[in-house]
Amino acid sequence: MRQSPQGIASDITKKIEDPLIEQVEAVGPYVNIFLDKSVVSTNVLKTILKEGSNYGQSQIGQGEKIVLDFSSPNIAKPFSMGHLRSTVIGQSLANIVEKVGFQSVKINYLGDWGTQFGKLIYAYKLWGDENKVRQNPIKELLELYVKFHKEAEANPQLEDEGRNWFKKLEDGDEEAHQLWDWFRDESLKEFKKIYDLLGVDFDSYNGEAFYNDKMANTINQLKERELLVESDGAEVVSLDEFDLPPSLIKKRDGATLYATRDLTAAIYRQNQYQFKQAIYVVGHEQSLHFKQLFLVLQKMGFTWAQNMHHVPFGFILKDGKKMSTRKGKVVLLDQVIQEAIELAKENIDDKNPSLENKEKVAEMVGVGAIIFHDLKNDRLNNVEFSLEDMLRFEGHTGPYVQYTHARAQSILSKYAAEPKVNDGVNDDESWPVVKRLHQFPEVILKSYIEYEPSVIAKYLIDLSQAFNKYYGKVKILHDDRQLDDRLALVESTGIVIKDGLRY
RNA sequence: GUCCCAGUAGCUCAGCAGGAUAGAGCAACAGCCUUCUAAGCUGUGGGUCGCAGGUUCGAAUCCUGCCUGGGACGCCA
Repeated sequence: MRQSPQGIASDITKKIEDPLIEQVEAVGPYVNIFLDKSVVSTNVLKTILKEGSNYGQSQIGQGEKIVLDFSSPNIAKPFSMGHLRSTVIGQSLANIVEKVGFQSVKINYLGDWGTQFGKLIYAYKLWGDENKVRQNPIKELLELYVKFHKEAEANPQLEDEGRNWFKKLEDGDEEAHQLWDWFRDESLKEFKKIYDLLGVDFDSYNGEAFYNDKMANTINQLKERELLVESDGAEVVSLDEFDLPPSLIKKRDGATLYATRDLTAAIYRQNQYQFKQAIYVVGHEQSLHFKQLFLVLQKMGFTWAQNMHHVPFGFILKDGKKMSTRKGKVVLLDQVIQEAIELAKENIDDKNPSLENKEKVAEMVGVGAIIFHDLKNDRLNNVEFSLEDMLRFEGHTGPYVQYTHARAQSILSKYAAEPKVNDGVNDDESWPVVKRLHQFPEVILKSYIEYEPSVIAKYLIDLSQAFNKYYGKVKILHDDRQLDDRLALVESTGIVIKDGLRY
């Protein structure tokens, strides 16, 4: 059927017929199809009103489990902007995955082990003040850590002592262990405050320390399968056949490494949860590590390793550079959130002073702004840290979307009636809104397939824009034959925005 | 050196399983609140889609090479 595109177009045009379609015409190589607005909008609105917040749901997950590894901050350190991305993206993906019918298992793989804790324990013993730490744990511990590094530059012996204390910790020394436990508890309390604010929760807080006594078994399994090769005094798994550098399992001194722990954690999680997929929301600088990790698991004969995915994201940069944790120069998430809420409050006092429960709204707007700012762009883009951008409330922002929702609700509250759909809406003004409402299930699906929350964020902006234009042009509360249908449109928009903002 | 990611308006970014005149937001300028929340809406200006080739009826989108920026490449995590 070798024909000109124009010819094909006009042939197709003659053959299309469907109740949804009003008119078809061929323009050059294109076939333009005009849908019947009344029929389509009636369908869409009825579906949304009926399904409510279930609209867009699907069952492709069939109740299987997906394990998501995200957030994973280091204890005894402040929650930085860098961890925000993993946290927000991870939580969002968990919600998306649930929406398409999976069961999510959210794991916070805390960075709670390593030489750094030896150093911290030693620093605490040298300079620490119990009361101060109790009052403001993270801040105090960070100061101790920073001080340690500063002093260690002049006095390298400190480093040895630090390593020593870590050794004690590993050997189960009681004093060391008590301090470690305490630091961990205090840190978790602080983190949970932030998680509450962000609306994030976890099913497991098993961090690195949890796997300490389980790594020997992993190493045995590697040995049994004859995968461990000696190289330069260290033990590695070769990945030559994949054209990749080998994965280091044991250091020359016999100590284990990151990779060993991650292998162990993966195997443990598979046994524990029988997950269908495992998703790691970790910065893109670790791409190679995860590639290696998954391949080693496959070499060990674990076929489920094929369903493990690294979901990378870009950095948050400061002046074009990665933000460094070391010298205490981090921007604390806590402060940023407080500032955002403050600003939201000012805005409310300024623009909407009569509002009830201002505090609550300010919190929703402030936090919403920060989360949305993080989700709206492609995961992989690096973002330059800018308070100004984060706290912006106009244009492509969370508050814009929330505001749109508030407008919709406001209309509905003025006209309390059972929503119903009669003949649908068929004017040109409402059509863009209808079209977008119709797209929602597809958008959810796409965000799942790509593991990309920004798909939904962009959609919400788009929908809000369409709705605000409609709102500007059409008087909704105008008593005529289409009043019910317009209200149904407003309500449907509200439902979709509200649901969409959950992700 | 090898590998990965990015380069689209002054700025921040969409678009990229190829399709019509490349779209938003911010910033600038000009309008719109006796009427559903102006955190909104309408309009104006602003582009060699990094560069060069190739595939195709058709390329911002696919392929190759180059340039620029970021990242990763064994005893940190």
